[in-house]
Amino acid sequence: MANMADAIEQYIKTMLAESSDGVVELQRSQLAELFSCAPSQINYVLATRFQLEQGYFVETRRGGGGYVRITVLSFDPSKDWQLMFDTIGESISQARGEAIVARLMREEYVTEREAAMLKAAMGRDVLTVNLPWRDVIRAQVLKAMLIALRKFS
Amino acid sequence: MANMADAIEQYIKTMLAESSDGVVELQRSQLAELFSCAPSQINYVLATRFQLEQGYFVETRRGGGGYVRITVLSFDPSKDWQLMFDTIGESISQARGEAIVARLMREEYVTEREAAMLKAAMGRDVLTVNLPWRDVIRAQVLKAMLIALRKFS
DNA sequence: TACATTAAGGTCAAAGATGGTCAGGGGGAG
DNA sequence: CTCCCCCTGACCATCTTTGACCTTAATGTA
Repeated sequence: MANMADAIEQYIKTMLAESSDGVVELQRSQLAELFSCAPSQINYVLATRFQLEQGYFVETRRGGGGYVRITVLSFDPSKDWQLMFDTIGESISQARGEAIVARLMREEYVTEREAAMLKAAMGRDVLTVNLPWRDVIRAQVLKAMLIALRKFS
Repeated sequence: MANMADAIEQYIKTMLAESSDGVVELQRSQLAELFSCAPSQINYVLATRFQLEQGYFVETRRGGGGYVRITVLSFDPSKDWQLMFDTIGESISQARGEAIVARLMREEYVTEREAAMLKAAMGRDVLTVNLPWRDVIRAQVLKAMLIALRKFS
């Protein structure tokens, strides 16, 4: 684990996996202390790896007795489908696209093979069009494939 | 070993052979340092000798803790495979692409769901780029998705 | 109650750390 | 002599890490 962000991400995900209810509560300063990093580094990890579209819900509270609470959300296609499409929007970066695929795989909505295909089709070296059009094509490809899968559920 | 590109290629292939899982992770700058060459030389080697069609899957990441990960894809001995890739070529129409997918499904190389994804990703209304580039992008997307499946075979 | 103090967490911009791209030069095989 | 392959360097894109400064909540104290 070359960088800290990944290590912190893993740490939190392990805690979530070990928790019975998929909820974990921690203190920013304490976690920063544990990894000997700036407290704002924790915010960076939360912002890049535990966003709503990735299936996590983060609540915080400041002041004495403050905390950061992270909850794993389950994906309910009938409810979250539209939200996911809105998240993809007209244009999406490779990183965010992959985050969405990672979530769908975690939720077992797509198989490992299907996830690999989705990722492959989103690569920058595959969609050889200049930005910002590449992100637009990626959004279209991703949505088209997801719609195709939707028909089977 | 007259030229450096070959030496670097051999170096990486040796590492892959020695690895138990056919995956090797390295750092571009470090490898360039080892061979006393420009970092971009590594990209040249990757681009010319470790392409998807040659059975290698390359993933990279920038920034702190960045890396280059190379995975050997399992070898598919069938002649059909190579033939299919030649058929796809650099560029392919939607109709011909769909014909290939139909055949893959008949031969049970891909599931019904996967076939639906492949077709969806090849649509002309999805790949909104003007001809002849659309056919080029379609060929790249199709090949990338099929090669991604080789990781599982 | 009002205010001060302490204890959290939040934001954002800048710097650092990698890898990517592309145009162009050099050299050898036909 | 030409073409193709190799190689480099300047400039670009992306991801990480930190630090200075800000906001909010709980608690102590007059």
